Amino acid sequence: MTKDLKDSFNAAGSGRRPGAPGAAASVSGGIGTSGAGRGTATGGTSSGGSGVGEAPPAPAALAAKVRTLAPSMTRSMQRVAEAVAGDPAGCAALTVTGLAELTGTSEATVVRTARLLGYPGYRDLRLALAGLAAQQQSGRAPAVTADIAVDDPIADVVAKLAYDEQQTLADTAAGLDTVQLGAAVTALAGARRIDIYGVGASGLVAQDLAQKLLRIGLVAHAHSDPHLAVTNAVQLRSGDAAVAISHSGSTGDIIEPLRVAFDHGATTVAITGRPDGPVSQYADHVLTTSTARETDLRPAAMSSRTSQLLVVDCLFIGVMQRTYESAAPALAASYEALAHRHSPRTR
Amino acid sequence: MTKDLKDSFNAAGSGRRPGAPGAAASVSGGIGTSGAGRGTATGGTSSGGSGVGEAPPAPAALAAKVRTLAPSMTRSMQRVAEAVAGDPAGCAALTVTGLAELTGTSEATVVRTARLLGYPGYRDLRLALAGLAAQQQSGRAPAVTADIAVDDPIADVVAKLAYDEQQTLADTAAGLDTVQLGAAVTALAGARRIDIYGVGASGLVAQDLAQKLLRIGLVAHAHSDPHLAVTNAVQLRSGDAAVAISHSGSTGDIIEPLRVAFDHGATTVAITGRPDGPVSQYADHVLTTSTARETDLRPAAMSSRTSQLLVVDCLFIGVMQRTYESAAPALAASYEALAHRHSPRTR
DNA sequence: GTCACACTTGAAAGATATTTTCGTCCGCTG
DNA sequence: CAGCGGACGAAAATATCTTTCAAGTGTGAC
Repeated sequence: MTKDLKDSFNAAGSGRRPGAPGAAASVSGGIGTSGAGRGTATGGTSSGGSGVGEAPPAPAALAAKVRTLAPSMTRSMQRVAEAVAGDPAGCAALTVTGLAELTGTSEATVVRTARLLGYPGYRDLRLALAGLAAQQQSGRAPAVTADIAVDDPIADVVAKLAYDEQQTLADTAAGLDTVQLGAAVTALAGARRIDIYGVGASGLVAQDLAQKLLRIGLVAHAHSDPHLAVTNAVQLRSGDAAVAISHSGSTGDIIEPLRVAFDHGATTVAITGRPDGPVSQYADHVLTTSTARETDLRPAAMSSRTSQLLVVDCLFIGVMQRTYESAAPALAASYEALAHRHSPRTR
Repeated sequence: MTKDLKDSFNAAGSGRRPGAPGAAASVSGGIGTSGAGRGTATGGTSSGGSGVGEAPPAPAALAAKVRTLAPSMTRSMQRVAEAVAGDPAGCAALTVTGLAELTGTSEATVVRTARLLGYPGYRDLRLALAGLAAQQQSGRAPAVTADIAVDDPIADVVAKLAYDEQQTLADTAAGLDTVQLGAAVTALAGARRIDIYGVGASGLVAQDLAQKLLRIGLVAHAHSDPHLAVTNAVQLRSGDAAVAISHSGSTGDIIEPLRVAFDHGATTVAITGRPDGPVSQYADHVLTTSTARETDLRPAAMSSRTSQLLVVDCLFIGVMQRTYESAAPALAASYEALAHRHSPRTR
């Protein structure tokens, strides 16, 4: 709509993707103002044959990607992305000029959009589109994406909500960068101490993660109080880890402690729906959650929470794998300890 | 002259595509069209000697077609066709020049082969190839039902976890009693005050619900402290509501406050995975969450949380529907109030 | 309120890829 | 063995994609 906004981060954003499109590995690269260039732990993994970026042509993940990246697109690009996501088959049949005309933009914009979506150029996007179309064709047709209405019967609410959340999960899984995830897991698994920041709805996710990590014997703490978070962040140093959870990616109360942790040498992880947001500046590893449309009856907080929780679960399982020797007994012990809190057996 | 012929080709090509992009509504429509959509009029055009010329762009039957047409092909064309049928994915990645080199032929031959196979040109063959590859790919993907193992690569963890949680959601939705849910919604929507009990992982769900209800102007409070919970429960009376969340259904710390609330005349709701457990004794309405198997690496807390959250979301949306007049403005106001907590601007 | 800056955008130039044309060469037939 | 028909590829012609650049537009600063 009238959400025109231009942003100062874009400078950072575009600077972040230098030559190759979507070089996620270097997300936090040189952005940190605090000098002290910290190499990203992820190193130069992957990077396939040709100079193409690490992002492999996403086959089915495209719709998810569009949704995730939409907020960081310009108006024209959004129009293009929308057309592409809405009718893959139709767009696959169009040349770059045709698609430009259809969306009322220019060829340059179409190419730019393709780049943003992770393809080397429009040609490759088109190929992926053809693949996607074929999949949809063979797959299922019944997509009941209807929004929830005020007068929907309760049974419909349940069905729609469940469907939406499933969709969110699929999107999130598809859009999650496993390289970044792996790096984040490594950081957490080896951390001396883990601080987790989150406020509002994200605060609960932060607590969830902290609870889980504590259960497997790691030293983790979730902070919802911005002041205390910063105060604690100062204590962090190399070998520690900090995780920031913010859907918007621009929550000041979250960014500040993460920045402090970053500056003090801790390995930092951001879980956000806006990987181009300010919070990523101070994150060694960025994990992207899906951004679903919100409606009157369905606050964004709902799907972002679902998405965040999946990411957090993945993190947790990953950490548990790495520390299985010590984690499994610790987890068992925590169950043991709780047993007596339950009423006798009710089978 | 020849130019005219070619133009007619193009006209045919674009003529076939116009509908789809225009109306983004029909997602699969487009492909169906292209699959079946034979440009009959133009189809017969030129296209080499054999009568096969006008066959529609083959969807998946490409391999068969290659075999059928092979006899009528020249040696060079056969080489091309063979390569295409043998490795659709690989060939889709090649330009006409690349494929010519690979097969030791020329561009012209490749194009001729594409024509023989029923496509307007190589470009379209390539698109079809991409689609074919995608189908093959997706065909052999869907088996991720296995449990998560200690040595699973991180990508598998993500896929399995997402799949599991999706399953949990589906189960929960299927098992949810909408009558009970409706009754619980009514109780909450009209309550003077709402207390919510949950400890441990369920405590976060309780807080989530409380947060949401508060946002739409209801008086809700989540209690994790058993003592305070009971203390507060004593204050409840008819016209109030209490919600207990416990996966096991036998958590003493949760049952006690619910009992007190029940005895004092409040309408009580239990969200539990064990509807036959003790907690249900004191619940006017029982909402059942799904109970997924747990494994070494996947604590039950994880899926129970997913399930509980869906139930809680349904409750919330239901309440919101009932109180839309007052809820919507309240929700909007809460967003408004948070706006300044975010960094300047984000697109 | 005005200015300057930065970002977005499309037009057009520049590069690739595809298609067509056309001449050569091979193999076959008489 | 000469003549013929067609396969084949090189290169021109065209379409398509990509990049560059300058103008337009909105935003924040002063």
